[in-house]
Amino acid sequence: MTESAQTASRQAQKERTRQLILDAALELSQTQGFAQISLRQVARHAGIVPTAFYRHFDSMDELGLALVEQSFSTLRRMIREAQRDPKVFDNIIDAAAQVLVETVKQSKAHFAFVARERVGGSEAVRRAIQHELDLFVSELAVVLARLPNIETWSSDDVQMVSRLFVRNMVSNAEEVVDMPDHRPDLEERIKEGARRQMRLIVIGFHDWKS
Amino acid sequence: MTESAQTASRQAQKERTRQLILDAALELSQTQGFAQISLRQVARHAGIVPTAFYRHFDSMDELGLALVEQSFSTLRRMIREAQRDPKVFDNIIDAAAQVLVETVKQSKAHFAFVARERVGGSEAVRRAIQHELDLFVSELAVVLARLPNIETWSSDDVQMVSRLFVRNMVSNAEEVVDMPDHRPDLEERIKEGARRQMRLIVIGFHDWKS
DNA sequence: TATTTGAGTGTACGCACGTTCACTCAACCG
DNA sequence: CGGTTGAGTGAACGTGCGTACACTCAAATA
Repeated sequence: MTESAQTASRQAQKERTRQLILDAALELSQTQGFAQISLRQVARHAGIVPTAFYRHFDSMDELGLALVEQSFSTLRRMIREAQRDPKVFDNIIDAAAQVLVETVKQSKAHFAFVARERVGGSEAVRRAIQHELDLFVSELAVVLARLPNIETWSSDDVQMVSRLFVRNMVSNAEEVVDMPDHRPDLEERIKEGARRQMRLIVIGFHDWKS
Repeated sequence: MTESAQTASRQAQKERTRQLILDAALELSQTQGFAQISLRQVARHAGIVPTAFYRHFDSMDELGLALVEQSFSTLRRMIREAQRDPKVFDNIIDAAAQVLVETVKQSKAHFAFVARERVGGSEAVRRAIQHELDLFVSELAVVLARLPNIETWSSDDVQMVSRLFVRNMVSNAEEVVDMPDHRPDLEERIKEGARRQMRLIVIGFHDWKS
């Protein structure tokens, strides 16, 4: 009998259930926000009994932290893939806007989770997200520092501009998350807005401190 | 006997209790977020019995909407006052950064409420806040449109730049809210960051579409 | 002054919650 | 193969919740 979950090593099965819990929590978060869903709701939605939850996470807070980790690793993977696309060298702004919207659309649930819990979540979850975003700002600053025009800036300035970009990325991601499905007009509008904002900032680069 | 709440017209007393409820909810929101506090917690903190809550609000959602209204009317009043300050004409950017930080510090609770519930709140509360912010963007756009350099822009461009400012205002307000009390160094840092961001955007203005 | 009104009380309800505990039974391992 | 391990079960608990209902008693009104 080649039943799906029938023949599975013990740890593989455990991993599968763990993922079911993560998926359930992510889906439930979309309508009500992670901070207001209950352990029992998650268990019910994952098809397990409430007590079984504890075999995988000590508390809802730990589940939240695991979701933060998963969300950011998804984001990093997507950015790494996007960087391999040759189009980004032609027009970095249009490419960035395109990648932003596409990436967020593709894993809406993760972005919605981060956007919401960044400010609305529990203390622990908020701190974890803030930490990841700070890391992100620093990573971007390294990339920016290598661009022409910027290589002479003070590292403080570069850090500031990096924060500006990440902040706008988060805001735009929020907009895409709130966007109803299948509305290419709205999507184009957000993309155009992101493009303009980036152009504005980049023009500011040019004359900065001159 | 000139007891405080002893002699009070009926509606004045009702108004006072209503305000006690609003204050209680606002204070409790600071630690846990409005979306996760209960009707009973609010009543307890306001010094009334849970059922008395219903004499003032039909539900926690209605209380949330009342808090949104109160928060934004506070904000508008402060901006109106700030506009009367002659210093804003000397250096609009430094003044804006100063006003932003001072205003947020002064009514931290209201800003914290808006910043959190904007994304983490219930559907109804989120929509109300988004609506108020949209109004704000439009109001600011009218002010901006009268500035030199900008009067020739398309209204779409002005709207975009207005969104950029409001978005950054929200982000900076978030930072001030998260700031621990009595840390003038951090405060100065945020102010300096806000100043730089605004300068960058303004420099962008200058060369826009040229 | 006699009557009405309505803000605030106190009890009681059914419900969902997080967590406990003793349990089953299949995969694992010596 | 026989004993051990541990993911998942199911019943039970105490707690806090939102809300209903009948109430009090002072201010408002006629």
